[in-house]
Amino acid sequence: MNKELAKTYDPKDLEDRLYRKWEENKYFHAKPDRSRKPFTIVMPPPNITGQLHMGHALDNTMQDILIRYKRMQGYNALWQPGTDHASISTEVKVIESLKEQGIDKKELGREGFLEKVWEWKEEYGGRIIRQLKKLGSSADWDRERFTMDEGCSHAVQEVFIKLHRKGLIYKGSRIVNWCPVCRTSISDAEVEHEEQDGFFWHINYPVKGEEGRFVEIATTRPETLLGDTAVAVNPEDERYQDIIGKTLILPLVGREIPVVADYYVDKEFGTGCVKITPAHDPNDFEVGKRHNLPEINIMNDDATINENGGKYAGMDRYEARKKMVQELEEQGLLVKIVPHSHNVGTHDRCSATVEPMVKQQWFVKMDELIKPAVEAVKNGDITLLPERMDKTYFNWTDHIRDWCISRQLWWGHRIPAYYCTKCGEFVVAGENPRKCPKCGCEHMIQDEDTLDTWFSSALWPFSTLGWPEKTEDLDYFYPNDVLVTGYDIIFFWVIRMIFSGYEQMGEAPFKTVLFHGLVRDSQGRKMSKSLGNGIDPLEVIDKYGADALRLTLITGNAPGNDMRFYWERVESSRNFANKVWNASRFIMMNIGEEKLAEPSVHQLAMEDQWILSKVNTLAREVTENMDKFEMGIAVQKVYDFIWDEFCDWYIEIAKTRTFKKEENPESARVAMWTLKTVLIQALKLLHPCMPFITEEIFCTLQDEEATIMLSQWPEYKEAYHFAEAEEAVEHVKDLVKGIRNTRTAMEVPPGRKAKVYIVTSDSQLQSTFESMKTAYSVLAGASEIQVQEDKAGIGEDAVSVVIPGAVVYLPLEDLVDFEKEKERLLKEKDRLAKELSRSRGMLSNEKFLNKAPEQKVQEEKEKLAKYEQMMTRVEERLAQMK
RNA sequence: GGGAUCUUAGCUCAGCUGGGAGAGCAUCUGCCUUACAAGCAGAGGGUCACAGGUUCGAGCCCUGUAGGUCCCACCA
Repeated sequence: MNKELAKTYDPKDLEDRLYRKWEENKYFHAKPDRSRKPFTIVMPPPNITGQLHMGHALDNTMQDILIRYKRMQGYNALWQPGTDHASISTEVKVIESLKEQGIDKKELGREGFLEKVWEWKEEYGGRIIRQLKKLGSSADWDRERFTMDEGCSHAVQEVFIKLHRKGLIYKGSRIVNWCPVCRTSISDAEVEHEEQDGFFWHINYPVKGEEGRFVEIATTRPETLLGDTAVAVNPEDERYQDIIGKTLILPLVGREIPVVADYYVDKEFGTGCVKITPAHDPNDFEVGKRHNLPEINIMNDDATINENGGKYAGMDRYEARKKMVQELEEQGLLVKIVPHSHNVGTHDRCSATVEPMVKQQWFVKMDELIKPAVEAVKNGDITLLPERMDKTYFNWTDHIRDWCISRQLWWGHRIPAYYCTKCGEFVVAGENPRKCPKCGCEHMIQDEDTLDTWFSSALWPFSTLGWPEKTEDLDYFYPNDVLVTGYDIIFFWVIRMIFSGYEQMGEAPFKTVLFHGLVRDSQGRKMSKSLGNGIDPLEVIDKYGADALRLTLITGNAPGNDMRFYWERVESSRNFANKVWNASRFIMMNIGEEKLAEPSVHQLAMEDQWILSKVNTLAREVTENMDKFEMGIAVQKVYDFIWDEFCDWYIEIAKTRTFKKEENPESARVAMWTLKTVLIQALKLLHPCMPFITEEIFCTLQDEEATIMLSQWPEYKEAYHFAEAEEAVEHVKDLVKGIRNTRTAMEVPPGRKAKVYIVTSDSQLQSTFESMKTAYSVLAGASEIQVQEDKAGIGEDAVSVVIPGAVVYLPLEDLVDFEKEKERLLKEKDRLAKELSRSRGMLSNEKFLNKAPEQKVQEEKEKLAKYEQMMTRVEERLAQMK
């Protein structure tokens, strides 16, 4: 030990310094090494526009714990980091910042605009990475990738061309979700449905040539009337048999439209007559296809009415609605308005109401691609945790529709398709073929659209390792082992990575997916910018340290469940860090310059064996839980061990030896060795969760090792299992607790020491209590301890404490208040009586005796004997006091 | 409409394959005991939402009910 720990624990003092050390020494770096087993995690790439929020903090803490754990176990652990270009978010953000400078995106033109975005990326893209480092993330930053870097872009192009060649990517005129604010199509996954209060407008459509006859339809979006090309009824609806095939006059427009029969129509709902607008409703689109109806697009890209809307052209969709409803009313065609709440699709990025529109877009055909992805989860090649996520997964895969991948944006991977401006022919290729393969002219231009941002993230597990090149990294580190992410992006990302992995690599991208929940505010609300209730992880780190934040996020939460964030919880995490710090500091003070050799087993005191045995078991339990991905339970066990066993009992007991080095230097050295050894073990087990504080202490404690990060993970060793010592110390703890309890109940001043008589006929217990006398006498507030077989020499007025296997007497003379003691004993009697009746009840139940496992019955018998003995003692004492 | 999930101490939550109800915070009492008052030693506090069922035994398994949260879904 060459230095001391600072007097007070101050995370600011060490975190940045230690992180620098780790980075400089390249401890995070992993490279292929055939002699070692790889363990790979790919980081969900945060958006370059992003700022660290609690979700990232949780996500990355979990990954860091796993990667540090595996690294210590000797795996060649790679945590592959990177960032996502986040097409829409970034484009919107840059447009906004340009607007503030008075610059318009269109004026800049495509090239100019992209230049600005790259500039923006250079300036802000690294921000989130710096923030992740503050958290302690041990990702291999030398390998940092970006979804739009050269390699990833190449991968995207390759996949697009391959899938197109196989016929799995096609271009088509389909009804898509259109965001009129972002002015781009979006995929089904990006649409959020929210219940909104609206109306049902009942409108009469006149029947042609039959004066005064109408068909009444009901609609929630009257403005789409402009695009109606039919009215549909159910073919089995008796009410409407006679109008099927007739012609109606579309109100306000005057267009003649047919009445068609289609089973899509629900007879029970509304009026049973549905206006059909193929260009602006997905169902109507299907009906239109079945009946060869024309598709009339009535909207511009910003959701204003276009030239097909006649006199309403130029109006906003809602403005047109208002005007049209008014005119229908004036013409007497509006039957009624009924309040009606219905689901409205909104864009998850901007919350604008999505408009279904027919557009030429690119799609990925899903039905074949999804099959291996479904199979993988079914047969266990991929495990989703918690298990219930399977259902969510299958719910999506069972109803999957083709994936609209083209976006009318500039920031992103441009679609590698080239059109002939003369004949319209197009080719999909890595670069512009210049010459049209059909007409031979040289007017080929590239498709204007870019790809959905998730198209590139879907390739992340292998594109980051060099694919499509056949790299050594790819060969060695693929497939990944675990993916850690929030359940909210299972559809966007996880499923798409899985089918992409199978399609491109012929193999699952990872073996396990560990889902976590959301971090909510203290009232259980989602943290959001608009509510202003978000808590900045960096502020938490600044106030309490990264270790405290990490501990807070990882404990008290079952996998996949949402959690609430409380400052109080961070505070208590910080208190734990402080506890560890102070305990370590104390141990170092005790050890001083002492050189400590490992003692032989017979040199170990009972309590040494006990704590060594405990930490040994702890290592096993922590490892088991880590392997089950129960990180919260694992760290909770370390927490309990350090605080409740090591600090509260072992350190206190060890003081009797370390404080009196001169009396028995040998014994003191053994205690110091044990203190140090157990502390180091515990620090290692704690390190994945609290990397900074454990590193600082570890390095201060033993300078011969460079870092705890690469130290060996503790393993359970049979040689360190001491069953007898564990049992003995448990008895001592019972004894001390019993005495403390009684003293408090009798209101004995803490400073007042008392003689302690322990009466037991159990020779085993006698020797335990005798041999450990000095160890526990201070804890029990004893001036002197005498272990004996009977009550000889103990005054009648001594207070008695009944513990399992023994009775303890405290002669307190003047302090004894008999009423108080009686009260205490009656309470104890009560408690024991309850235990006895429960135990006797079970043991007198023949069915229990016959059917319960032998071990349970035996356990119960032992308990009964113990309680019976204790009851006898309590009753004896009460009888005496009468 | 389909599905998931939750309901356990005043608050927030654990509770693994069924076998004597736990933690943190809060509350109360007493302690500056030479690592730590960000601490130590004690204490109080729960019909485990409700109703049935399976079982020798249920917080845990099954069925139903009530309430909350979330996801999915093309009833205009």
